[in-house]
Amino acid sequence: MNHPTRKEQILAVAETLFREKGYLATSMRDIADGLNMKGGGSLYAHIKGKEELLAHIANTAADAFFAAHESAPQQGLSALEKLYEAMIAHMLVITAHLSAAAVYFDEWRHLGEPSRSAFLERRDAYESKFRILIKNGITTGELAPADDRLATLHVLSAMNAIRHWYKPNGRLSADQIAEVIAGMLLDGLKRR
Amino acid sequence: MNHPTRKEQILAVAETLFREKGYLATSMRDIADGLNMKGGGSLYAHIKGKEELLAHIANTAADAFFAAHESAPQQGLSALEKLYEAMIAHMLVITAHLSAAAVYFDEWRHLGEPSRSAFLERRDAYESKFRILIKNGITTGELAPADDRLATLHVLSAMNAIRHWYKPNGRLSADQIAEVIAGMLLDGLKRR
DNA sequence: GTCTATATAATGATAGAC
DNA sequence: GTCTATCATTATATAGAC
Repeated sequence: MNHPTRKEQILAVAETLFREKGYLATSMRDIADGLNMKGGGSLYAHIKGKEELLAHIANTAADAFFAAHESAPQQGLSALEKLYEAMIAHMLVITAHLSAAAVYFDEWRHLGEPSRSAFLERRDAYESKFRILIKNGITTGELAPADDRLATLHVLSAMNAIRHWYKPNGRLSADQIAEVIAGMLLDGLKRR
Repeated sequence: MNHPTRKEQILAVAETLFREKGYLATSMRDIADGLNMKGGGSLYAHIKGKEELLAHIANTAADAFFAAHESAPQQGLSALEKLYEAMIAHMLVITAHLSAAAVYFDEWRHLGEPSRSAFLERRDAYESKFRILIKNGITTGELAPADDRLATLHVLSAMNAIRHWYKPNGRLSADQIAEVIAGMLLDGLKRR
């Protein structure tokens, strides 16, 4: 990380610009500018094309979500607690990688095939982990009997939405936000 | 509505395409195609340019949110009930105008100035109505004492996220979804 | 009001000098 | 590896015939 390769530098700039302006509104010249290069042409010594950047960023983000999910505490926890930990881990990936998250959630749709389908399969596989956690909570009785499909969509989309308003140097830390949002969401699902 | 003007037809097609592909990925030729026109040039007999379409759709969506908010039941309701009714009204605007909602929430950023700032001011004004409702609920003690800024961001962004997964002919009706989501969100905010 | 043709600008990507 | 120059394509928007 202290000595990023040129390709890593390109990816970092692309990620930031894709979030700030969107993939289509970001030109290869814009990316080159961010690296103090004089024209877009030099980039092609390091990458095959613009879409390779998009695919790489989207898949790296997916890696981060999977890794965080697998690293979340599980041992000796109730279904509800496991869900809570997975939610915290998920939101901390978003807040720690805001630009990558923008690609993961919004800009992926500019991927061509087959990258697009491959990405969506990974995303679906990841999201189904949350549905299982929620179903388990309903089974154990910790969560209210509910439409687990709808509950999963709600929980995921509410967590993901923090990408739209979280500010890295804002009033509340990422940890605080993650805890409060997870708490509110789980209180909305609990048996009462 | 039974006899839409040509301009209204153009706006309807543009709205749909802006949601499906995004504003930048939608060409004037695409819009003309959707109206069985032979080339993008004919559109300019009815509109000044592409961005006029974007601004018009975004502001019409804003009109719909304001109108629904003002029409929501208020008389004789508690703070919590008023919030609930406003949430239902908000989500039903989204589900009834999915394409316009995509512009309102996502594509507005491609507006140039001064349309962009004017739109954001209207959106902020609308969103602050929800913050007031939530603050009132905290004051009356119906909602748990909490960070009202964070609670408002959470409630708004969770409601708005249904645009990403609601399907008009899906398993659950818009009314069902709005009621369940509003219920879960409010349960997450209530004093317990 | 719609058509065809076109002006103008920007894009992703390539070629070749250094 | 970066530069400059450039190609091919596509975009918004305009002009003028019908």
